Amino acid sequence: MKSASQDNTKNNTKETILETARVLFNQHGVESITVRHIAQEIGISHGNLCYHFPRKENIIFTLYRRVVEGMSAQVALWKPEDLSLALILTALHQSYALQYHYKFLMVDFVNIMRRIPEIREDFRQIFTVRKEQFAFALVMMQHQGVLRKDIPPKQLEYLLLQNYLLGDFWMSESEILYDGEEQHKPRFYADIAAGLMFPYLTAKGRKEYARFYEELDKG
Amino acid sequence: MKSASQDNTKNNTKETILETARVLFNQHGVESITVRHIAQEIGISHGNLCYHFPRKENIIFTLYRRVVEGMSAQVALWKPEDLSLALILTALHQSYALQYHYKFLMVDFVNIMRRIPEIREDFRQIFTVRKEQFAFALVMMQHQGVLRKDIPPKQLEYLLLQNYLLGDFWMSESEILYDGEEQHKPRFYADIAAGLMFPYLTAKGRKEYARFYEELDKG
DNA sequence: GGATATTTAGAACATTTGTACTATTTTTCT
DNA sequence: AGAAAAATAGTACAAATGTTCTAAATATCC
Repeated sequence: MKSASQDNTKNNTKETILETARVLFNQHGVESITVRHIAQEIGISHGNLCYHFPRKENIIFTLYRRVVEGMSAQVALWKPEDLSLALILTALHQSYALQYHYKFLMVDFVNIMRRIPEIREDFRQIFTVRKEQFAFALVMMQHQGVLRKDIPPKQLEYLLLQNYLLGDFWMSESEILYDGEEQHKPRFYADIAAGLMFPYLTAKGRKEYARFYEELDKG
Repeated sequence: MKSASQDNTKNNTKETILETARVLFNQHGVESITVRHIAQEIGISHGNLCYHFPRKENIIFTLYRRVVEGMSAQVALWKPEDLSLALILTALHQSYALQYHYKFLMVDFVNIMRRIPEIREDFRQIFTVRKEQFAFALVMMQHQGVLRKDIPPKQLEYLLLQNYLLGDFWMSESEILYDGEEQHKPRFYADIAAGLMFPYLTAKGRKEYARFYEELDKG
């Protein structure tokens, strides 16, 4: 069966290449890692690697698509009716953890976008969607009384942009300045991003915020 | 006189190389621009260029030092006694404009830091100084009654980190997502950064904030 | 004005890198 | 088992890149 051989559990060379490339890109950056590096790390010839991925860009693009798909899979689970502050904070922490798995994409952000225009355009489009989603979430939170209603529209817009700027670049900043333990990195920066909303929370909102972090620290 | 020939008005090749490199790095990134590109743009041989800067790193490092010196020159003008919200906002907008002049440094942030460890270490050290300065400014603002005093210490720490993360990476984000006019870019993102403090301002603070932007938009 | 130092141009070099090509081995399918 | 397809290894190649070297030109200084 053809469909069986296209399972997501394919343990073939292609998958190994992608996984090895991801790790090496994360460690040393896209520019520094060559097809030969990747092949050598796996223990195959670079000729073989180029048989599976004739262009280095193909590798990058495939990995890019995976993180995007992962993100939208997370969002797809949401239902507008059970949107809450706790859910938004959960999504924040989840997406930070996922992104970190592909951190090279954001660490080499501009270079990659300049190099692969398709990614650039795709990213720009996704950004507008994300903005709308977050804007919707903010309005919902105001309806639920967890977010203050007296926020100037301009500041609400800023909040949104601050949120995505942090989301896109905490990995770069951490690469140089983070001093704590590696496994706590996504949590550390997700906390900072969550802090963007904090001053705009109502008393009820602050209570939910506190409860969320109590449970996060417990479990 | 030796000191005369070391003037800052040196109109010699070295200066031209630095200026041309800065512009090209800003436009196309550090990795894409070679010594040959720079030499060709000026109209000199790349052999000549390598006579003045035997290593490409030297060019980057010299430009890095300039932006750092420019920043600390701005800070040196401050006196603790005339510290105010307006001054902080002014400094914010000034430093955003200055940084943008050397945007390649932040756009290629991680690559450059990985490539030139001296810059990395210098940057890390400067970061701790900047943090202390900003923390001091926040306390002063609380004393003056423009910043609320009931801010949880953790959130104050987040505010600080949010501020520097935005300050370091707005140039990268803008490279892909900014749609407005080029000359308004630094202003646009400085506004967003200023918005970080907004929700923590007192009534008096918000008034000063509003007045500051009124005058900025006038003059 | 002539010696000395600085600056410049251009060739040369070694290395790297992405990609293409060829031949061989392995797998798949009937 | 045997033909066809896929995968693999290794070589080859062209372009680019940082850097070095050499010789000529220019400026500087006594």
